[in-house]
Amino acid sequence: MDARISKTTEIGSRPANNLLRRLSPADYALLAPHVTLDTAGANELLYSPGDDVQVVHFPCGPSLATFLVPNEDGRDVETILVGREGAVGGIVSEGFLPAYTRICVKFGGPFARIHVAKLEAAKMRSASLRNIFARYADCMLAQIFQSTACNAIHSIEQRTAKWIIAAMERTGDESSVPLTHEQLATLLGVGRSYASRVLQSFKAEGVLDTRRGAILVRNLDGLRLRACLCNDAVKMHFEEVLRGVYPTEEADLSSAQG
Amino acid sequence: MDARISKTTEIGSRPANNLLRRLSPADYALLAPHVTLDTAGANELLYSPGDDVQVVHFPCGPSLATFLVPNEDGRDVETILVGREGAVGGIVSEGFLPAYTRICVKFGGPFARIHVAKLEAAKMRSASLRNIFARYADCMLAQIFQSTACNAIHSIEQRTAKWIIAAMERTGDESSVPLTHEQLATLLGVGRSYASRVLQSFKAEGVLDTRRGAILVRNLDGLRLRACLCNDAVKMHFEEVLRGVYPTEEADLSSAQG
DNA sequence: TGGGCTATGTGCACAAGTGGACAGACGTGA
DNA sequence: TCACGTCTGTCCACTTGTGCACATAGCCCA
Repeated sequence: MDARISKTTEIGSRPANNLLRRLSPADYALLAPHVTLDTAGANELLYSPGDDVQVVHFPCGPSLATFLVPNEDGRDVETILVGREGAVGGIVSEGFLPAYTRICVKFGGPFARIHVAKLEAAKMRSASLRNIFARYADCMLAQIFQSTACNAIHSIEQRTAKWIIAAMERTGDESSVPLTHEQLATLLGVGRSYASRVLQSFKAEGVLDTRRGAILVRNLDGLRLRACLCNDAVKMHFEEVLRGVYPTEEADLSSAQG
Repeated sequence: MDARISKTTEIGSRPANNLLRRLSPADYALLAPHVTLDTAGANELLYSPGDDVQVVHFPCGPSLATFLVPNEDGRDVETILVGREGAVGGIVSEGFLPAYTRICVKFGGPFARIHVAKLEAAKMRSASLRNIFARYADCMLAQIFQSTACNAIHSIEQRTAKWIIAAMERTGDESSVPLTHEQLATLLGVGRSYASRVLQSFKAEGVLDTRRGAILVRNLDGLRLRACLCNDAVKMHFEEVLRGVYPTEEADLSSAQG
């Protein structure tokens, strides 16, 4: 009967996604009947260009999705990462439009899913729900803007460091990222050999270690020092825009960003 | 009394912005009382990071706005162009949030303005109005995604050509772009001397000519050949997403893009 | 019509990133 | 425990882009 306890309990039962956990009990109640939990493996495609977007996916726990822009020569380019701080699919468009990008699972794991129509219906019934999704859409926009700028002017070394940090912040694993050099190179839109060389230089400086298929971070501060500030700029915007919007009590759920 | 004539007449009286012209008479009637027309000069700032976004600006005719992402070293990086095909300010966020980017007038001219609160109120009253703005938001998102990818993998030569074409498509002037080399360089996030060199090579190939403060296009097809396809990809998305949404009869109003 | 400001063209030395090639290391599965 | 496929480290020649410097050209305004 204690509102505080019941709130805590209810939050505890929600999927491990910060956006969903941020909702007031009343707002979450509007969505709850339509939320399903699912698992997706790495490299699984959630959407391809042209697909009719009908389902919103909320990465939970360590799972991570990326937006890939197809390119004339077949090389997809990765743009932004979305983890448990957000959601993918129909966030800005409100669904029922052809997808522009490919949305792909980068690190497999659990995803909560809601049909766009159900979400939109709930948004029509609740101004606060509408508000929080508009705020998240704004944050996602900020994230893409920052990526555009980052790609224009920052070195590959800076971007490599940034990306590793962004991935860690989202998965919650502060020591390693499951990624081959090839995958990292694709992600940065550079050649594999150059990506290897950058990692090699980080390794020589004691910042990280490499294993087959994984990058182990040895010195997080050193890595931050080598990254551009794009991550932080976006993180600040998340905090500013989502601060005070029915904040959860768990600090780490605030808004892992990059 | 003829519906066709009255429609045409009404469209004729609207500001020269495709988004506004796309609205059905009923939808436009919801906005019309709140639309004001204004002029802004080149380099005028519409928003700076942190500003409370309260007004939507619709570039009309040849006017052009850009989104600039501030950078740690003071160099702003240009990301996307918005001309008469769209609008800036609160499109995705629905307003009343701190701006993330700087929004700057690139080419001066007329802008229609609507207070975000009025627009949102009208959206609550009309599903079709809501729909068209959601569709435009999706197009703007596509534009940014494409820019991110473009910056990651395309050469400066390709991007230079792309940018010149994008600017022309928006202003409607198919022969020249009022831009110094310095401005072009800033826009691309490259050094001025390299931008000059690229223009020089285009000039040597007979694609364009340079005047102090302006670029004159001599061979548009040649320019297209040297541009990446990012412009076209985005344009196709605009057409696909906005096609059939109360189309105007004027083809050139469809969706100038890039 | 000429001064002065700003934009432009270009040279240079250097840094960053490309792309192909290949040897060797790792690790899974048989 | 061996073989095979994949991932990794590194070499090299080459292209792209940087940043600075400086001479010159165009143009507005007195």
